[in-house]
Amino acid sequence: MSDLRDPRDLRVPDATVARLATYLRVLSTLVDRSVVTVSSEELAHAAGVNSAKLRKDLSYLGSYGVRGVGYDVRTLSEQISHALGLSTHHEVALVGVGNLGQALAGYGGFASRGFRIAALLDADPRLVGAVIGGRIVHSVDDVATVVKEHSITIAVLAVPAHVAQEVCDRLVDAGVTSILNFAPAVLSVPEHVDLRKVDLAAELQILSFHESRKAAAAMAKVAGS
Amino acid sequence: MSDLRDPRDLRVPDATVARLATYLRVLSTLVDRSVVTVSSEELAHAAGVNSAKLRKDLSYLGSYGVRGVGYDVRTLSEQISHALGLSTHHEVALVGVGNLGQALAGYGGFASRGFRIAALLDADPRLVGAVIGGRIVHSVDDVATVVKEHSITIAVLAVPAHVAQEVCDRLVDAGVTSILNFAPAVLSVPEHVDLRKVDLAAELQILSFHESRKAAAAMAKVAGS
DNA sequence: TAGATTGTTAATCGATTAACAATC
DNA sequence: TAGATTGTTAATCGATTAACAATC
Repeated sequence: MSDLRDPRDLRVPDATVARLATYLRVLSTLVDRSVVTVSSEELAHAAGVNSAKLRKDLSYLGSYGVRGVGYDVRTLSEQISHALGLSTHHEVALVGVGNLGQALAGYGGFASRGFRIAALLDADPRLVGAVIGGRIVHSVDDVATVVKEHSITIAVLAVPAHVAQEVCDRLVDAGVTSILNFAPAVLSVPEHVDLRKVDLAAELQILSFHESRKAAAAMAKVAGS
Repeated sequence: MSDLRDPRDLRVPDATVARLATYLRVLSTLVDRSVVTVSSEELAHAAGVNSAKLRKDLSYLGSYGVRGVGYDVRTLSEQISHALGLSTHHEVALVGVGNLGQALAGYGGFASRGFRIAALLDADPRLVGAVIGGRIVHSVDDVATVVKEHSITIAVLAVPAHVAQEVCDRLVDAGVTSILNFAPAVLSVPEHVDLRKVDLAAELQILSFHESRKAAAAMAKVAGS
């Protein structure tokens, strides 16, 4: 009995977890197209990765493929969904309903992929009480109550950088254990809290880096190396 | 002469490039606070990384620190800025001015960190001609003209997933060489084009994965291992 | 000179990938 | 059985980090 390990015991590499989300998205399109079976080669191609990597990624979840045949689209979809914890419900709060926050509040891609924004919060008294996308905006002062009432575990942070750490602290105090940070600020959280960040300007700066490399390469070519 | 290598010749690891953007952001706050000198230990702490990693990252750009003293904030700022190609101007087009696109068009974080959205494009005839944030919305049919006129090299893609590849192809044909994709779709581009993606729902799914791990761990603890 | 801190080395760690035995 | 494709091994590659010689 003790060597029949629960897949949850196995450590799944971070890089793999990130790709599982992509595989799941691709599998959803296959389900929609009523595709029954898919090979690692096909799925990998559709996900933009190497097939060995895909098989290795899937092997962390267990053996759900059939040699000589491939993977059952629906089964694999369910397994990945389960591995990502999407079979249990996670309540999400969105903090900061400014420019970016409002767009995130209305973003259809969250709902279609398993997330519902249960609550909106903001510090601006002019926004508190307003209704956005059918949900009322609560005051950040009530964060403890709101988090408890909606059993919120995940928060999306879209507040100005200079208040991000303070708001983050309040969320953690209220019991939030995962934070997705859009504020361009480095946040520190206790060990039991997971933190991810999306830095929009940094993404453009990374592209800018490669742009100038390409420009330099083009220069060198013209100059005749 | 030939062994005085241009820093551009040295390959900078991808992971380093991504962090350079963070260092630059932290350095900007130090400039604002009139801090003159910073040690790798201090800067690393502020950026949320290990100091050895920071020094190794900076070493790819050259030697701009002074042993026993640290780094001159302004000089280092300029060097990183230069390395990221921010001293040359990159024109950005935003394609898809729906929910998310409008938020990105109005996002202050781009301008403050060196990027100007030079043009907006959309396929919806009801939006074409509209003025958003002082910029007129062009038709995607005019992408070739718009890209040429504004010398655009970078495009931000915020269109629905099912048209993302098509729009991407048109951008590439028009001469765009870097694309930041917000559409939940796997895109393929020619080798000379750089592609980065931001998958908002995937970010939540990754957090969900860790949430369910934490829940399972808490369960195991209660059950008494 | 003594103290501090960089830049670099080398060891370690984690992720990728080709190759192929297992097996449907 | 023959053909196809998985799951896994082992080699390789790239990134991280501790440690310290170089040097301000």
